[in-house]
Amino acid sequence: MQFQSLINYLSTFISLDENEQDILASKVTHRTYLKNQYMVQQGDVCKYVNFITSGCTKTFYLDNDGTEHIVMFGIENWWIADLGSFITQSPADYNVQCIETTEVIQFTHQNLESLYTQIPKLERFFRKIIERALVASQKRIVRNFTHSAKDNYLIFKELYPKIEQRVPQYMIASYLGITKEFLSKIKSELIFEK
Amino acid sequence: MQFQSLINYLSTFISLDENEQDILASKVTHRTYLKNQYMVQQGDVCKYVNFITSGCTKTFYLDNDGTEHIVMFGIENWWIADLGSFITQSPADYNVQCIETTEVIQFTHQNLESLYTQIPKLERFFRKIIERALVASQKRIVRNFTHSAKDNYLIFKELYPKIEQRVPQYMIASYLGITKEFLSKIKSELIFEK
DNA sequence: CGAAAATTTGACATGACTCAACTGGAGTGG
DNA sequence: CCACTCCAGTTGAGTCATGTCAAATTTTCG
Repeated sequence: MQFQSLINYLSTFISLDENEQDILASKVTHRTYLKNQYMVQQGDVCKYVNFITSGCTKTFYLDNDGTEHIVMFGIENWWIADLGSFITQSPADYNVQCIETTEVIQFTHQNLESLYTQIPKLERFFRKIIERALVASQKRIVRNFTHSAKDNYLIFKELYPKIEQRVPQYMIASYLGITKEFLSKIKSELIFEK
Repeated sequence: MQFQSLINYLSTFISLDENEQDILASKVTHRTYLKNQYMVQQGDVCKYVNFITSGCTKTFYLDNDGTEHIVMFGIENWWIADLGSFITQSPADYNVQCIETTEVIQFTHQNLESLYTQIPKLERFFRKIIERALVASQKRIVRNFTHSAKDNYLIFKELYPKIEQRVPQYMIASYLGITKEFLSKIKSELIFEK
């Protein structure tokens, strides 16, 4: 059962007794999105924080030219939302679209707030998750500055081998901030180097 | 008095009664760093989260060539630390150095944890601060991808006009991820365009 | 099998970097 | 108060990484 995935995941960080698990269960909903469906659209308010139990998503920004810039991917056990939009309940900057059929467990803003109050452990847990995400985000900024596109591609493969195998190459290029043509050239160089 | 700056700052987010203020006061220390002193050094454990009451800092990473890459600046009312190092109490990736004489209020890891327990409002407050920082960090990644160096410089001036006036130009170049020479060329173009 | 999508390849353009020389101000000491 | 040095900033020539555009090829999938 889907909810069990969330419990299993949480159990590696905090332990919830039965009562707490019941409270949690009462505050979430499940949903399945089909491939290509949008979980969040730029301009709409991001209503849910989503915990992915299966599937794969991309979070991206559309610039004025209509070009997609991928901010992050999401797979099993990742938390996905337009955080800025969610916390302020204002229009989203990003789109979240499913690359595969994706099952999620959803938390509304109100439910999450009430969970924080009812189960303080959960607030602590989310604080820590967000701290880690912030650290990772800062590291990514530095990486982008200090490495060439080729190095960044190699680092990406190291860090997210599972993602590399599941998403098309042009999306990886977008995530790395380079063109698909250039990534293609990088890959052919790498093959040549062996 | 320095501690009052922290209270004033906090009061715009949460209200603390006298008892809570006393608890807070008992868990922090003050320190003044001179210009050029290091608050954190790459390789050491980051022992404190610092709230700046006056002064200016830069947080930077030294790459293998010994080149400085500035991750962020800090001024009054900013929280400064190597967060990754602080939360895991492992060696820091970054250096924090003072650009001006800088006064801070410091929280050790242990004191902060105990404050979170004694004053849950504070844990909530920090969660929100970190959420915002994460949103800002993600936006910066996208900005770097979607804009030219010139645009990024103009955006930086918009976002942090106070910082621009306080730090030398070569540090701004480093923050923007470009060379000092190139920033100089950008500026001369901008003057020319008027 | 055929159409659409993804990837590759090549010619050319350009933004940003490197390196070296130069300018100009801000101390500092005689 | 001048001469000297030091540091930040500027400028220019040449180079390199990456982008653009268009065409060719390969893969995916109905």
